[in-house]
Amino acid sequence: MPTILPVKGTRDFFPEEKAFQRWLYEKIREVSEQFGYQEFDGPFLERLDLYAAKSGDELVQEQSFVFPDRSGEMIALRPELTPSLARMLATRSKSLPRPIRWWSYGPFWRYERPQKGRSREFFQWNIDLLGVDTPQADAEIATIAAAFFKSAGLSPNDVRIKVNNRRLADAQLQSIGFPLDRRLNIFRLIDRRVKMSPQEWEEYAKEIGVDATQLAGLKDLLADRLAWRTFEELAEFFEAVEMMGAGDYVEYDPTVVRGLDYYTGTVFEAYDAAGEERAILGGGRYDNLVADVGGEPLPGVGFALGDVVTGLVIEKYGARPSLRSNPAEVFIPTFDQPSLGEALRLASELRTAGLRVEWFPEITRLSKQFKYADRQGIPLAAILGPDEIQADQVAIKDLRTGKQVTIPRSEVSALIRELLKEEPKA
RNA sequence: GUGCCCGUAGCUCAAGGGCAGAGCGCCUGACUGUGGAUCAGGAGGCUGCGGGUUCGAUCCCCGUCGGGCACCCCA
Repeated sequence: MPTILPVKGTRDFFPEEKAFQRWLYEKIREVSEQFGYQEFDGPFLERLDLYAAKSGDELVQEQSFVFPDRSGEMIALRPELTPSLARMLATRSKSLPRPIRWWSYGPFWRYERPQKGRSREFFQWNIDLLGVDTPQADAEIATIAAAFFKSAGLSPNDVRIKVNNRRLADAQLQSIGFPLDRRLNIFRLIDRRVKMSPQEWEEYAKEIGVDATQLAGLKDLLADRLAWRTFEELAEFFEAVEMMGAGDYVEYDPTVVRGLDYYTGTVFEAYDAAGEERAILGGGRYDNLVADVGGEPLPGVGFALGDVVTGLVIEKYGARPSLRSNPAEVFIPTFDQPSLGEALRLASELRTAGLRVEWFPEITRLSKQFKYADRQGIPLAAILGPDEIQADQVAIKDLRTGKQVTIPRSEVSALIRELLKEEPKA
């Protein structure tokens, strides 16, 4: 029992979990680079003022880790990346060639109550396309999300990317008589539609001052799954998504509105198809943010995907790969004192040949050593005992099949490469 | 921040106001040049922590810390 507990809401990454984290990172990197995006990162510490400018009030005031540094400056552990991105771009927006396509993967902190799919320290993939404000740019971002899901083994039956547009939502709300200054209340009402029973929802609507006519209009709006067709920006968006081959993942959803204040156009969220988990990703277009933190106006669109919910959803739909946390390809057992030196020499030779080699650092029963190699999932063993040394040979055992052959020492690395090719790591 | 539920071995869980258990995992041996299977044995616990009630608390009560779920919010 540890006497010092880990910090609430943090996770220890034992090798097995770290292997999954790394797999996730590799998928993210592959997809990002496939679309030509460059990796970047911001600092983990930012001045609190940066977020006070534009993030949602609750995110800044109640959900950030905030502390004064030794000079009294108020510092926040970054709760999201977009303001840092905007700040970085504000300093260079005139010199960077556009469009700007950047992505990042790293840790974020939010002081929230931990529960399923939500921790206080988590990782996020952020990907953004800046310098253009076309519907096709929005479509590329949605397509990247779809490409990631596909690459991670999640089909359109497993996950859905739901899209709306704030300007469309604003226009719709005005058309049924809601003033724009009340739209945040209405967005909240819309957000709760699926979380409450119809009766509860209607009562909540009355409470916040929605009259019967407005309520009827709102219900019609939320039931209209085709409104995007008459809104040019979304119509072009969906056309482009279709052309880029991601149409089967992406759908219009009038209930998606997003909480962050800085979104100005297209907004999207992705959920598991059963709708049981939290949002896998969320994002949208933020055309005023860079100007708001002191730069030249620079339109942008992007999303953030969290590692916790993503892991849950991958687990749930059976897409979790079986990963080995031990990277060794070849295991070399240790026989006795006289042969120890040759075993080390062989290990060194094989490493020089580019192989990942692990040897047993103790002279003990071979059964124990092979058992260890088996538990670690190491596919091959290179056996160099007194007999083999005598004959200048090495025995190669395939631990996956149990087959063993003895060959001249000079042919060892070639045979190992051959055997490793035969059966890709399970 | 609010409400409800739960903390027993590394993991999953039993028991129950009176000696704290099982399975899996780990270690050892059967097996002195070869893993997976089987069998036998072993280690591992202040029953989350602190207080209270009691002759006696792992069990009942209170607090606290941690976890889960629903709000809130959000990745």
